[in-house]
Amino acid sequence: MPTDAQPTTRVRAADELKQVALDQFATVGFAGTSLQHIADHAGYSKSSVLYHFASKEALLEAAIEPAISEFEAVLDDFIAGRGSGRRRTLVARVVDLLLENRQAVHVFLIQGPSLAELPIIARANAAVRRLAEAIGDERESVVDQVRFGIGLGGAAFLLTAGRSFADADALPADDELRDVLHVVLGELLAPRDRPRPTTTD
Amino acid sequence: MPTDAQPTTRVRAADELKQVALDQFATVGFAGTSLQHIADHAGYSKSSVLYHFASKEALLEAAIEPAISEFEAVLDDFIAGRGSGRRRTLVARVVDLLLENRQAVHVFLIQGPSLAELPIIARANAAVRRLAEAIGDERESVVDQVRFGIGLGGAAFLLTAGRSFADADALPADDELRDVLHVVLGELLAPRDRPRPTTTD
DNA sequence: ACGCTACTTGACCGATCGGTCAGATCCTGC
DNA sequence: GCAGGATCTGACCGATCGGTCAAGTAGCGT
Repeated sequence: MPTDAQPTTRVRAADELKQVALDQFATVGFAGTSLQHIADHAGYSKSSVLYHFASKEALLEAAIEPAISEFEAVLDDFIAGRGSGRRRTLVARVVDLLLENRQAVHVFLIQGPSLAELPIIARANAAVRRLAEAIGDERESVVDQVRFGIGLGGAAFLLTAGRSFADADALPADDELRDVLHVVLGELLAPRDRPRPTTTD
Repeated sequence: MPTDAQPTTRVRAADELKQVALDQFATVGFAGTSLQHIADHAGYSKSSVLYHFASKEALLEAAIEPAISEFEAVLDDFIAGRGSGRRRTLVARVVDLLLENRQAVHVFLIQGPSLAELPIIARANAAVRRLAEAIGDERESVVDQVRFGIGLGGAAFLLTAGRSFADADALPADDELRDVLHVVLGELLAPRDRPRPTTTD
C-alpha cells in the first residue's frame, strides 16, 4: 500500500469509484443505485468497477467501512471513559463524525435497517445499538432515550436528506453548522438534572 | 359509489395492496421494492397489482397521498393561524400525524429527496419546504432552524428506521410515545426566552 | 340462462440488473 | 524489445425489473 504523493492508477481509480458510489448510495439509496450508473458517473465501464471491487456489496463495504470504524472508536472511548465531560465529548466527536462522513452515515443509519443482511451494515447496526444501550443503561427514562434517538437521527437527517429542504443559498457553512449542532445536541443529550450548559467551547 | 359497511372486493384488494406496498416502501425503500414482492406478500399476482394500480408510481401515490393531504392541512392551519398556542398545536398535530402515518412519512421525508421526480413526492417535498420556511421566517436564527430540522427529522427517524435499533421488548407503546414526543419536541420547537449562545452570523 | 362487468392470472415483452470472461491496452522491469 | 502483470473494456449470461395483453373466472342484474 503505497503512501505516494503521486498516487498509483489503481488507488486513484478505486478512490474515485468509492467516492462516486458513496454519493449515489447516499442520494438514491443502495438498492436504487446500479453499477452502470456508478461507472458512467465516474467515467469507467461497469466491468472496471467490478475489477476493482468484487461485487456491489464489496464496493459499499469499501466506501463506508472507514466511517464505521471511526464510529466504533468513538463509541468504545465513550463506553470505556468516565468523568464529567464524557457526554460532551461524545457529542462533539459524533458531530464531527457526522459532518465528515455525511454520506456514509446516511447509508448505515438511515438505510441501515433495510440493508441489515449485509455484514458491514450489520456491524454498523450493532454499533448503533450498542450506543443506544449505553445511553439507555445510564439513563433509564424513556424520555431520555427518545431524546437520544431524535438527536442522533435528527442530526443525520439534517445533514443528508434534510439538506434538500433548505434554501440553497441559506445553507450554513460547515463551521457554523458544527457549532450549532454542538449547541442543539448538547441541549438534547446533556443530563437534565443539571442546569443546561449555556457556554460553548 | 359504495359506502358499504361490507366493502366490495375491489376496495378490499386495493386497500390490502396499498398497505402491503406502504410497508415495503417504508422498510426497504421504493427502489428496493418490486411489484413481484408486493404481490407475493399480499397473496396476489403481479398482474393483479397492475390491474388495481396503473403503475408502481401510481401505487406509491395511492399509498401515501392521504398522509400528504393531512400534512398539508396541518401546515395550512399553522400558517393561517395565530395566537400563542400555535406552535404547541403544531407540535401536537405533527406528532399525531407521525404516529398514524409512520410508513408514509418515512417515504416522503426520508426517501423524499431521492424520489423528487415523482409528482406526489414533489408535492410532499414542497409542503415540507413550506413548513421549513414558515418556521424560518418567524425565527431567524440558524440555531432555531436546526432545532426544527432535528426535531422533525429525528422524530421521523425514531418512528421508522430508528425503531430497529431499540430492544424489541423495550419499545414503548404508542400512547407513551406520543406523550414523550410532545415533551421532547416541545422542548425543541417551543420559543425560548433565554439568550442565544454564540452564533457566527 | 344470459350477458356484462369486475377481477385475476400466466405468458410474454424489452430493458436493466449484478456478475463472468476473454481479450485488448498500458506500464514497467529487464 | 520483450515478458508479464495491472488495468480496462465489450460481449455475454441468467435473473429480475416494470409493464402489456388476452384469456379465463366469479358474481350480479335481468
